[in-house]
Amino acid sequence: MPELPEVEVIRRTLAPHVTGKRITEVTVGRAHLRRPLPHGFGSALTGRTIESLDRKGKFLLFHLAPAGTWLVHLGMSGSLAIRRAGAFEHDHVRVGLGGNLDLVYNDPRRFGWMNFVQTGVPPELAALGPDPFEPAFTFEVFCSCCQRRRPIRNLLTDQTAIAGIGNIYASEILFRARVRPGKASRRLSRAERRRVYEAIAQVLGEAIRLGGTSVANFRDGEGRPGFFQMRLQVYGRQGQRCLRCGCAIRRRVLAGRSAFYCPGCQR
DNA sequence: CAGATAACCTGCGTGC
DNA sequence: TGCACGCAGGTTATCT
Repeated sequence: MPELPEVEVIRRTLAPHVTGKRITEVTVGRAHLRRPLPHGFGSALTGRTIESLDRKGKFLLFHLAPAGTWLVHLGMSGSLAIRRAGAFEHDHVRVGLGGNLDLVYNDPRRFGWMNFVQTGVPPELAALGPDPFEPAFTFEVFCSCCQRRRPIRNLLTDQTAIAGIGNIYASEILFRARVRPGKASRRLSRAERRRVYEAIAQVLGEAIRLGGTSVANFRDGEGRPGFFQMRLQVYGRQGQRCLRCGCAIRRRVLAGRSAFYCPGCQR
């Protein structure tokens, strides 16, 4: 589910409901997600106020007062949503915000995780590359990532190079840029690098505008699906026709994960 | 350095 | 109907 656009959609839909709210209670169902919750997690959050909700790459960052940061990674199937009542299977953490308002973390596969730090930046962010929407992510910075032999698809999904791109958008970005996923990044011409760089912002931006991609069951912070799945050009479409040139879309495994491309449009 | 593989989990679709 | 298998938006340890 959650790559940069989905996390950003969750951030935007959650923010108006949570900013300024005081955390009155934390209920933990399963303390062991991908990693165990940090020691004293519930009591650390309780009593603090959510000042703002931020995002870097695929990480959500709740900035709290008194000082503290609550970090959430949604893994493959995690979601955060505002709920007024009701409990569902795979609800693991429930954060009471006063009244009958709860912020609920649900995650069937439990690949997500959380952390809390009182001071400084959570250690998870230390190794992250620039987020594509930060000013720091310039064309020259992107070019400097393209020095090596590794396939461009693997570069795009490497969170230490660029933070936020996952498997769906890597394929969609490379289709828009008309570059094959297996091409060695250092063999991309300057024009190809320029097209990939621009496709990153275009594809991610359009996905955010459409509320994210709901394959399986992505929902935003208010429980609504996204619509970018209707715009997918190659992801999950192996064997079907390219909507642009009519060629059959291909699937290829790179670094253990599917990459999709059109052999006619991407050279 | 970087690829392949497996592992962590649950759920869904497919084919027999 | 039941069951095995492959596959899924992510990350990470280990081996080559």
